[in-house]
Amino acid sequence: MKSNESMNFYEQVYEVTRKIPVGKVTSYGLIAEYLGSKSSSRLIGTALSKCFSYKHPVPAHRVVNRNGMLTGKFHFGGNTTMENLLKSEGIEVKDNKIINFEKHLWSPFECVKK
DNA sequence: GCGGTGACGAAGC
DNA sequence: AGCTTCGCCACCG
Repeated sequence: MKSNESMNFYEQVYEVTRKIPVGKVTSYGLIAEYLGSKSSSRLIGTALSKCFSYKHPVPAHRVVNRNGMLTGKFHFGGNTTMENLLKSEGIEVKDNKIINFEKHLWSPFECVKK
């Protein structure tokens, strides 16, 4: 069987990101670890910065850094677009940070866990 | 083919 | 306790 040769590292990031349930968030490092490159957390951010090149929309607003901070909000137009999206999903955001971050935190491993 | 880039993370100061 | 530096590695020109 031919495997999807289009599955680049970036697309793997996009797929995992699209699996994030509504109202949940995750961190770059978590996705990196899920992909087997814990040290490559930067690649996740770099990949998501180009997520608009992907064929499917990617809920990149559900991905924040380890501190729960909306570091990539400037990539959503420089406005509070990312913040509004999270609030629309029931996630409280204050000062570019997610309140109760750990409560909304979701791990990609839960996707394969039963 | 190589250097620069980057939405991170951890260590150092 | 906050800012700076380093490492990490796939993608782009």
